[in-house]
Parts: sequence; C-alpha cells; structure tokens
Amino acid sequence: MARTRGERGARRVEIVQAATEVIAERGYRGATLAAVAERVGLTQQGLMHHFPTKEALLVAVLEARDQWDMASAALHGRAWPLEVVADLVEYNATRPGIVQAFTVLAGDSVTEGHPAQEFFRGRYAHVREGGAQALRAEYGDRLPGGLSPERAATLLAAVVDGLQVQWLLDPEAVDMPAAFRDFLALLAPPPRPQGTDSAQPGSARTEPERAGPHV
Amino acid sequence: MARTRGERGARRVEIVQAATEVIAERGYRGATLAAVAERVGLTQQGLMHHFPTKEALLVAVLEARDQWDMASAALHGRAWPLEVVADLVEYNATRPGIVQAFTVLAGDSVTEGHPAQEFFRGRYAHVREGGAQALRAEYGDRLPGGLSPERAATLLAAVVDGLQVQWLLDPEAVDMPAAFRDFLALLAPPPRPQGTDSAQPGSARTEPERAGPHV
DNA sequence: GTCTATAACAAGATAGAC
DNA sequence: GTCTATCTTGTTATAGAC
Repeated sequence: MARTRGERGARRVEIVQAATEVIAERGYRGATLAAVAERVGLTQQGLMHHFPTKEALLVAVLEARDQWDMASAALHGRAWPLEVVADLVEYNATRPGIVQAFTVLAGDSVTEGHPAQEFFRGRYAHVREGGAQALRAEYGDRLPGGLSPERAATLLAAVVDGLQVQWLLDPEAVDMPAAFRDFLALLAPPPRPQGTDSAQPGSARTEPERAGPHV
Repeated sequence: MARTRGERGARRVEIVQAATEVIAERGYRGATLAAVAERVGLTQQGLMHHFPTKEALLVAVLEARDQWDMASAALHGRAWPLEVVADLVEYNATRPGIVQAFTVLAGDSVTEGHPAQEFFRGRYAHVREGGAQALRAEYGDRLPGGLSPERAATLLAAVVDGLQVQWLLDPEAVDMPAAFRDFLALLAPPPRPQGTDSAQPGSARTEPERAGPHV
C-alpha cells in the first residue's frame, strides 16, 4: 500500500520535485500545472495523467518531503537529539528551495479550508511532541525559566519556522543556523558559561553530503 | 503628504479593512477584487476607482496595519519595553483576522518578486533593531546563553511569528501569549526565580479596550 | 503515457455612460 | 463616484486521438 518509490513512479518523483520548485517560486495558488509540466517536459494534460487534480499533486508534495523530519521521528516514537535538529537547520540553510516551498505552504495553510491545513496542524502537533521528548531527554523536566519540555518545544518549533522566514527574506542579515544554536544556548543550563558547552559554534559534523534528512 | 486618514478616505479605509479580511481568508492571490468590492457594497470596477490596481490595494493594506508596531516604534527611534510587546502579543490573540492576514502575506512574500517582499524585509530589519534596543535597555549587553541583544532580537521576532502560525492552526493547543512569556522568561536573568520578576503572569494592564496597538 | 483540442470559467484591467 | 459592458489572458479540467 505504502509506496512512493520503486513503483513506476520515476516520473511521479520528477513531477513532485518540479512542483516543489514551482510552489517555492510562486506559491501554491500561483503554481500552475502548466508550469510544473513544462519543467519536466510535459504538457499540462500529460501531467494530469499522473495526478488527476492539482490538489492530488499538492498532497504528493506534502507527503514526499517532511521538512525537518522531526515529525517523522516523533511518529516513530523516537525523539531526535537536539544536536541533530541543529544539524538539520544547518542542512536546511543549504536548500533554500525546499525551505521556501514549505514556508509558503505553511503560511498559506492558515487560510480558510486550505488543502494543506490538516497536514500542517498534524505536523506541528507531532513536532511539539517530538521536541518535548528530545528536550526532556537532554535537560530533564525542568528547563531554564521554569519551562516544561512541552512549552519549550512549542518555542523551539516557533523559532525554527520564524527564523526560516527571516532568513529567506534576508540571508545576509540572518545566520539561521547560528541563530538556532543561540536558542539552544538559552535552553542549556546557564550556570556554566564555559563548562559543558554542547551547543557552541562548529557543530557541523554529520557530512553535509548525505542523501539528506528530507525524504 | 502622509495621509491615510482625515482625507476623503472614509471609503478607502473601509476598503482596506475589507481587503485585509479577504486576504486573511483566501491569501493574496486568492483575494479577488470582486470579493473585496462585494464586502463594501461595490462592484469590482467601483472599487478600482479608489485603487487603480490590485497591488495598490495590497500596499494600502500593508501600510495601514503595522502588525505589532514594533517596527514603527523602531522607526521613531524609540524601543518598546518588552512588557508592551508581551501585551501586544496578548492583544493579537484577540484579533485572529489581522494576525492571519499578515501571516499569510509574510509567507507569500518569500516568493519570487512578490510585491510585499520589500515591505517584509524592511519590517523585519526594523523589528530586529527595535527589539535589540528594548533588550539592551532591559537586560544590558549580555543575555543568558551569552547572547547579544541583537542576536536575541532575531530570536524574539522568530518566536512571535512562529507562534502565530501554530496558534492560527490550532488555537486550542497553543496558548500564544503564555508561550511568548515563556520565551521572555528564558531571557530574564534566571538566578532569581522569585525576585525581580518583571515578566510573570497577569501582565495585562494596558486596557484591552484601547483603539489598538495596530494602526 | 502523452498529445491536441477545447470547454468552462475566473481574474484583472479598460472605456465610457450616468 | 459608481455602474455596465467588454477585452484579454490565464487556469483547471475533460474528451478523445495516437
């Protein structure tokens, strides 16, 4: 049942990637089927053989890429270490296209009856859950400011998203990965300004050449 | 030169409000002139007498409401106390419509050549500036985690925006004002869990009946 | 599986009457 | 200042040939 790959879906994958690009450039409503089709060397009607409606294509885009993947981690019942999330933000800074597509879609999704609304509602719920688990594992039940891991997780998700918007609009002015590590520094037990330092500069170790955290 | 009010603009103001509503509901591209016109009892062409193009109307919407107004505060060279910002977030939780309109527009604006792009780029720059001033005034040059006020301000803006998205999608699950105060707690010198407390619950004093921080 | 043709609208914009 | 009429273009979707 669960496919997306290994089927006859070579073409489908191509189309979904193209659709993601076009959405990034022009938003969901601005992304026309013709523009997507052209990018893969098809006519609009040729494309519609693979995706019968525009909304079907959107759903495929949403399913294909799970942004930071904290969500899927949470789904699997395992929380990611915060360091991995930081690396993920770093990796995202390398792929403006995908970040842009999901920023646009997330913004659009708050709109009345938007087809991606349920997706993003669920996604954030999962991210908050997964983030809370990660924070609890790392710092225990009591964080700086007296926050619970749950409440801190809400902030964590907000920071990741909010930084993306600022970074996309002005990459020169906003160092997204550094800013995210700043937030992590806020969450780390503050007493030792020198000591444990687990979230300082230069935390890019996982090779940036990997297939990618997205999938 | 600078008008927007006091002119013959009674009708213009009506139209701009209607446009904000429609944008909130359907996004910028989805907001048709006809829909806006209908809301104020005009035909599409009647509306275009006041705003010759759709983009002109968008500009008016952008100018009219300066979201949290931290931006305009920064423009005037005065930083707002953080407590006022917290009240602003609280007030925003009361006006989902405007928050939604600006969330949609901000998301849209990262799109290629979007007419609101310059607006939001400038807005965030001002917000970061104003936020940094406010943070410096409140906490000095060195914040928890070793952050500078400038870097903390970037996070502050990200938190406000990111929380809005989560809150709009799921108001039951996310208490936006409380979450924002959580973030402020992270920034407040943590040593005293009881002492100075300037950002604790129940900080809603400016009468909620005021004309509103927006304008 | 991909194409051509085309239906069926919807949108922003212009011209000009009242 | 607001309306009717209309142009033009763009967009999703269907039908059916190859």
